[in-house]
Amino acid sequence: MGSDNLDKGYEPSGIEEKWYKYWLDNGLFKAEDKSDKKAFSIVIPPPNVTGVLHMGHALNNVVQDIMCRYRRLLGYNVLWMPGTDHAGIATQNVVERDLATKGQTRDDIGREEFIKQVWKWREKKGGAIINQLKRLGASCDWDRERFTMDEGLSDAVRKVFVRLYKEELIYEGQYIINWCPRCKTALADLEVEHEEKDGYFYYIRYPFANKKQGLTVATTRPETMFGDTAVAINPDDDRFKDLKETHVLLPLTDKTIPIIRDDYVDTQFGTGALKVTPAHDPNDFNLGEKHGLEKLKVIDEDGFMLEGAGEFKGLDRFECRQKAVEALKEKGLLVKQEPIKHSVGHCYRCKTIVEPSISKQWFVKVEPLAKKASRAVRSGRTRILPENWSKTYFEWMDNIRDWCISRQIWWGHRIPVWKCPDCKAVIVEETDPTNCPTCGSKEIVQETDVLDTWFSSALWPFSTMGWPNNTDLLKTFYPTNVLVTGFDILFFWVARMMMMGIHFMDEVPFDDVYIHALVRDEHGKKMSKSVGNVIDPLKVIDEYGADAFRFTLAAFAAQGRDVKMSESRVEGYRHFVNKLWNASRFALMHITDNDTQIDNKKLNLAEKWILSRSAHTSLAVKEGIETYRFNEAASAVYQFVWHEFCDWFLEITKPSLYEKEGVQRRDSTRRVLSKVLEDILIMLHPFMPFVTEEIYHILPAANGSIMVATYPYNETEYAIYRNEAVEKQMDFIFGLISGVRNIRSEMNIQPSMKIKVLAYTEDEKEKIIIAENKSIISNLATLESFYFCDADNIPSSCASSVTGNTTCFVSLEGVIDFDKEISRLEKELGKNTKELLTVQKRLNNESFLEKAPEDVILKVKSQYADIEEKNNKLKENLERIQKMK
RNA sequence: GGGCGAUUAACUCAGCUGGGAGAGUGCAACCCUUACAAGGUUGAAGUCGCAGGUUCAAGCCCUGCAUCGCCCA
Repeated sequence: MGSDNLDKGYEPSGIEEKWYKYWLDNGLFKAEDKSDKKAFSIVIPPPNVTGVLHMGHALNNVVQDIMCRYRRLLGYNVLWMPGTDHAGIATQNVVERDLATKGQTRDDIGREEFIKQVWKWREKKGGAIINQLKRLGASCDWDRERFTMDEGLSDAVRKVFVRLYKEELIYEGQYIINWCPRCKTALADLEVEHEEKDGYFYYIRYPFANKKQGLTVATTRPETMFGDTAVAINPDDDRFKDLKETHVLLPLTDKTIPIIRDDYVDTQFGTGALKVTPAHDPNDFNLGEKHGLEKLKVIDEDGFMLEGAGEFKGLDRFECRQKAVEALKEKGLLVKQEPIKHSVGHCYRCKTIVEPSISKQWFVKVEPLAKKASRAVRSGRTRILPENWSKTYFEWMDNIRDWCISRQIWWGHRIPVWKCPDCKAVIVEETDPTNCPTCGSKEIVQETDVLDTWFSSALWPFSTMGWPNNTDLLKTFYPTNVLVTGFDILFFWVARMMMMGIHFMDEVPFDDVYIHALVRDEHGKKMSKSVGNVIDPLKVIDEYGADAFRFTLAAFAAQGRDVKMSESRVEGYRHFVNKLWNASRFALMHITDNDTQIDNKKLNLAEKWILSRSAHTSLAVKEGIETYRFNEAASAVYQFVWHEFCDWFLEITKPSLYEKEGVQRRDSTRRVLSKVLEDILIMLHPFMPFVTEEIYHILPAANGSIMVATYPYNETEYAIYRNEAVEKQMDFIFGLISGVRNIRSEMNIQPSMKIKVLAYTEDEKEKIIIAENKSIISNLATLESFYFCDADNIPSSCASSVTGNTTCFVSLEGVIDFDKEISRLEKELGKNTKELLTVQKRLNNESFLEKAPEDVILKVKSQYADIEEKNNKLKENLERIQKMK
């Protein structure tokens, strides 16, 4: 006892910091490399080192934290591996911007110095998000924090690259790739975001040599015409059946280009004649390969026109578009231009329009890897949940294109390839070579490109655990139990981890992939800085506390749905935190450190009931968490705590706790109260770690951290305490109380006024239940007296309410308003009759009785009996009161 | 163009293997009852998007349509 000094309201600030430090100081987040305990592991989706915490991170990490904390309560050896990725392009951009403020570029200071600066930046400002995760309460094993550019992880990258190269799964080649003229690097297909944009479809006439007619092509990108090396038509196209010409003149140049025939050309689209630009369009590239066309690059790395553009050389590509269109107009070669909406690719880092361009790059040959990764999900070895995401996964895996992994930037893992200028040898080894193994030349030069960041992230589940060494950590925790992520990186990351994990570990990286929702604003819009609808999780935590925020995320994180976040919802759950706080404050006024052992033989109905409900709830929470239905777990415990524990049980316990029923009863109640409160704290701990830890430490009998407590109700305990018969009996009592309360409210009886009630029943069981729980009913319905009456002396001028087979008569001492009571009963009777008819209809249906399963029929019959019984009683009561009027 | 999803109370959403339509918020009335007014009691509120079909029985399964959203090309 001793909660007198507890605040009336729960104030999270201060308390959260205190417990987070306590957990760290006591090493409660630490995983054991080797242990006899069952293992549970998760690797964090490494946030971008330049990142700051947003709602998506918050949801993602709260879900992981709930699972980790829950497993610890079950006694597992839990590893939650944290870290960040080096975010090549994004980080380089940040540091380049810093340099720009000093009037410098990366070329001014050189590669080596630039990388030094990036590391310096990372020391100073990088990884801010890690501390923000701590504010959320994330229980990662921070001592193991990793970074994709760490030495160990870099070794893993190197080893993987070399092995894939030797297996001919990595190659260098000239292909069409997506080029960002601002970041000045190649991008993978995935890194291009397509957006619907307004543009024009330009119809341009390509004349035949020396003739006025020609072929009209349609294009959205006239500036690429200078790179056209053919015009293609479909051989089956009737419009061109009689076409004798073999060449056209390329307008604005002095070039002649061939007409080729290929059934790739869609006769329904545009004019049926397609300009072919193999160096600046992926489809045209394929066409060019097939027909042996020249691939003429006309746009350079900065997005400016090259020699091929003739007089337009040196212009920006979009300026060139404009000028070229004007020139075509002048020459009468622009047939028409139509406005069109079309999808335009943008760089996912800087939103610049990407330029498809031919370029020499490094690629991973993905198909063989993808096949295995696809099979792992098809066979059920790895489950993707919710299940429908696996369809998206297959769709991508089965139509996968080779992955461009080289980036023309400096920050990242430099490609471990050396070339010998003397003998042209290519050297790819795990250790840096000093000279050419073929000709001995010392002039060998290393490839300047670095690898895509996702290449190193793909290794995350095993590289963070010490691979290529076969560490205890790997043996204990690989494969991980579950990967938690948003669907936005299903391809970028999850798919690639699957490929690499299977290829290098001969085992999938995770048993389950849980895809959670995206967090949107309250209107369902994606949060974005430009729209200005971003809610900062840290501000929410400051204002409402991390526990309320976490619970909100969990409660709204239904599978396959977006989470619509608004502060008012968090506020609602702050009330819940406060409710828990005050309920605990009340309990702590009574329980002592002696109240540990429950004597099952001394329990009364209400105590049996709350223990049964607690057991039920613990199972619901367990199932919710284990099946990734966090909202169900959250609402089960919410419902229990607020509407069963607080609304009913605490109210019921008051007379007993205030010793109105003797010391024995008091002690029994104290013990049950103590146990159920502890159950609640432990069940809630995964969701609300801070407030539960705070209260747990005030419990007289508990010691140590709630983090090492045991999750309540194992199978044996559950079997002892779960009792559905008790729950039914208690529901009857509650129904009875609510019935009287309803009369009080409808008849405008002051809440403080005590009233007389008579109960009439011929049901012996109900009679016993009522008799045994008379004081509960009297207390909660605020009764002055509560007696049974028999059939002979049923009062006539009373308001009445029917529960089960029992009617309660509320004495209104001459002040009864007959009309009011009549309309009240009529309303109730109306409702009941409607129900009765619905059920009757089913029972009158012969095919129902014939075909429905036995148990359903029995259930409906007993329903009917109950409703009919109530109906009769209501009618009697109504008639009686009508006579009195 | 291909795929995925949504449509249930005023709002936000649950609703599992088909078997009496639910929660939270909001709303209305009453109440500072010794844990909590960040609270309590009571109440009102629904053509489950539309049209067909399967079934004894459909919010749930099937077909079509409408509207909205996302992913891929």
